[in-house]
Amino acid sequence: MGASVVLDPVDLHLLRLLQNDARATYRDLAAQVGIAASTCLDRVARLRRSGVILGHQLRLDPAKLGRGLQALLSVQVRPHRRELVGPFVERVRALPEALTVFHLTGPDDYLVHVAVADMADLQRLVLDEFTSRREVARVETRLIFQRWDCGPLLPPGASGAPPG
Amino acid sequence: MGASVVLDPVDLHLLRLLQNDARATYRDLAAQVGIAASTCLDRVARLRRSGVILGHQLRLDPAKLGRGLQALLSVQVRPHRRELVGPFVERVRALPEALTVFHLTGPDDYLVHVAVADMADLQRLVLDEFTSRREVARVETRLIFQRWDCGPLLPPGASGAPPG
DNA sequence: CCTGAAAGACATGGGTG
DNA sequence: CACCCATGTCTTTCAGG
Repeated sequence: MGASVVLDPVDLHLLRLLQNDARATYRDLAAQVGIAASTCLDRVARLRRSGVILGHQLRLDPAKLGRGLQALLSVQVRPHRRELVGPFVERVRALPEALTVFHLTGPDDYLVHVAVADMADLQRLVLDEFTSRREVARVETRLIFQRWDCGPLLPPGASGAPPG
Repeated sequence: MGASVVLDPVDLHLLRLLQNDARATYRDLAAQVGIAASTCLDRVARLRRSGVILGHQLRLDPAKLGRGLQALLSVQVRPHRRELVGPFVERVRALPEALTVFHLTGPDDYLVHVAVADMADLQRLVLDEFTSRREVARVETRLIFQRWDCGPLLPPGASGAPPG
């Protein structure tokens, strides 16, 4: 299930193009890759079935939605036992301010990426939803100046440039 | 430009649905929201023009691409001046292992989310691309046990459930 | 904001190297 | 077996009210 999948250069080219614009038509994709549209459809359908493509996501601008401030919260949950951390993660995931939650190695058990309206909103979030909780031993807040998304995700060793 | 945008309940409902499945057809969206398909198209086009919708992204499974290990690297860049950090960020963004880069407040200037093949690959990445660099004063590596994506991003105060 | 029609994309089945 | 071509169906898109 979690095994790696064999991908030929055509698959990689398709994935690269789709990561730039996931709504590109199969016709356009096929033209750029140099195969027929139906073949392109077959390829992408297979990538979906094999689990390489998990889904299609909308990228939104948090600032345009009135969430101009983003932060990372490092959270220690003590004691770090299943019956405590399970509900903790679910509660945090359900917060409208939460974007992503990471469970990490190291002294800070969880990293929570949040988007809030402003500093007062962030203060309220930290005080009411984190430090006031018994299971939360410590919270460290870092503001995000800027965020960059990186190039397309490709298998190790795959060249970044399209072939030919 | 960065200003917030007025969104009525129909817009919010559309955004919620599209965040679940960004490739849903306008026909299906319209049926669920209770408007005509053409109106739905108008709405989404306006959301795109106004910048609320930045784009459509493919969600891939890093493990299926042979990148089964993810980590967060906290990086101190010293001295923290523009002529050093600009190239640093661009170089890191260009790494095939890099997923996201954050510029943060606090003692750790940058947080880099990476996906690698295995522990040896991570070691190589840290040693060759980070600690060997003159401008990198310190790197702290934390492994990611698990990652959760959270609910749809909505404006502050917007109810999470669609309107009855 | 809806209706309706035209243009276009998707998805299937059959044929070829 | 992977690919291409042709076709019916559905979706998108643009008038007009």
